[in-house]
Amino acid sequence: MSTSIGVLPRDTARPFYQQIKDFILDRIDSGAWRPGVKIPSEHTLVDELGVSRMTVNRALRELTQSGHLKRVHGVGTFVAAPPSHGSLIELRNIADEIRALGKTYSAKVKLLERVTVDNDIGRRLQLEAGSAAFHVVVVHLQDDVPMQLEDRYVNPKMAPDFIHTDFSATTPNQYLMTLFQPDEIEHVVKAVMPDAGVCEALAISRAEPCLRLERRTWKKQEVVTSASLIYPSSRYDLVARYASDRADSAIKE
Amino acid sequence: MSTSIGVLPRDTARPFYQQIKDFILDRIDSGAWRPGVKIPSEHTLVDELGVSRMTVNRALRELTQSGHLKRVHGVGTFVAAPPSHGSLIELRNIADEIRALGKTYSAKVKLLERVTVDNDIGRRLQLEAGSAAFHVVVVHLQDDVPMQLEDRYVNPKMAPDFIHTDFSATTPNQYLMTLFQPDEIEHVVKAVMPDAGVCEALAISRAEPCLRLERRTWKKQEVVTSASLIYPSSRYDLVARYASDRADSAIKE
DNA sequence: GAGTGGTCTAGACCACGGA
DNA sequence: CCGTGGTCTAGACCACTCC
Repeated sequence: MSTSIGVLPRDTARPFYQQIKDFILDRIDSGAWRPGVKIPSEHTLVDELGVSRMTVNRALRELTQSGHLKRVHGVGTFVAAPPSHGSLIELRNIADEIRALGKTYSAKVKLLERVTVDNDIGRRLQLEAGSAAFHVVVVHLQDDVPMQLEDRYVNPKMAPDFIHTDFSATTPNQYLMTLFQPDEIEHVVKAVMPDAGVCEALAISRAEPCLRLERRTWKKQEVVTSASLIYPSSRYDLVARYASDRADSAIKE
Repeated sequence: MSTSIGVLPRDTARPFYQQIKDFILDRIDSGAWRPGVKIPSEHTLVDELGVSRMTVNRALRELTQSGHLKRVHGVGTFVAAPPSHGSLIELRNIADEIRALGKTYSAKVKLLERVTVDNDIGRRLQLEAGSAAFHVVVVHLQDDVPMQLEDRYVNPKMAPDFIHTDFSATTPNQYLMTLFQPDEIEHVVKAVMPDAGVCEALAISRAEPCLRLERRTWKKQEVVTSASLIYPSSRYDLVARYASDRADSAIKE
């Protein structure tokens, strides 16, 4: 009956269910609870946090809905891995996507360097001009055919070991997504004609239009990375889907 | 204490909160509750439906989260208008978007006809070849500069009055979205070079790459419409954003 | 003040999965 | 069987808005 939240610092300003959600998200973000592990049951959390079961249930239910947890009736609650960001474009990892088609994925790292940011890159990363950043250029290939040219800048504060990573084994996106899930994602899509460098990297002609997807991600109000992903249009479409609750319930009816 | 749901047909198979959600969604879909109107209070629904307040609250809370309702503390619950589909691309109405920039929006209806569907259109609309469909072609202009070429087919069963509508006043998308909110949306984005007809309609050169967004929407498992939206890349970018719960809570902290 | 939504409690019954 | 999550109740207190 005590209105405390157990081990958590008591904070009457924010609702308990929100404090429980943050409590769990912190454990997931910090890596204390890895994807796949079973987290304490509702009953256990009720005892440990000193709140009612409905409150714990709401926190767990909302985290399940947002894709952070997975619940199995009669079994338990598990950390989901990794939250796919719903209907957002490019939810998918290009390497997995290519392998899912039964093709061979490979990557050519053209550049991996530490740079001093100019005004343009500084604006994109929300960093002062003159500060340091990492810069990587990778070509992603499907059965040795170039599918995507990735030109990415990374905030070194958010991923200090980025520059020591082998990006022929892991994609930069994959590396950053396993480090942490972003709070915010921005995508801007344009149709562009490739310049000479892009044509050479992607093995296409100057006449072939390309999609350019500019992607930026944020964590705690700071930009993690700003990437330019160029796709030859003849080889790749962007697909986005949205389904409401209604779409499911219509099936059940 | 009775386990009935008032006026609703008793249905123990599905949870009460889900039945309440559908009950409300049906009223919104049917037009009985128009956007902006105040819906009955939690207390009233508790009395009328014969369930507890927590159950009503869950239904209303989830519909608020999904964007169907808007709740104002101390005031009431209102039908939201219209649910913007979160992080999906092209959530926005092009006419509103242009007006929001302080520019003048206008539309040129190039074509509005009843057609017999061939195999290709039939596949896109999930209709038999040989059945009827509506076909509309509209150019959307900003300060008399073409911004988008819309080429759309519509399932006449879902919108029988479509062909009698004046699309210089309302956009086809707007018309369909106020008829009902789709359960499902699919977007496929490509970069394409314009053909002669597109160049003429959009007043661009053959050398300018364009974005082509293929959009299909579903209601109760049936295709409502299949549209091809072509944007000159020099004049328009597609933008999509995603923000987690976390992005907000970080601000509050 | 009355009416609203926001949250929370301390129980309860059920269906499911695994031992 | 027991522990799990899924749902539901009948109250409660509070903060907010409007009159």
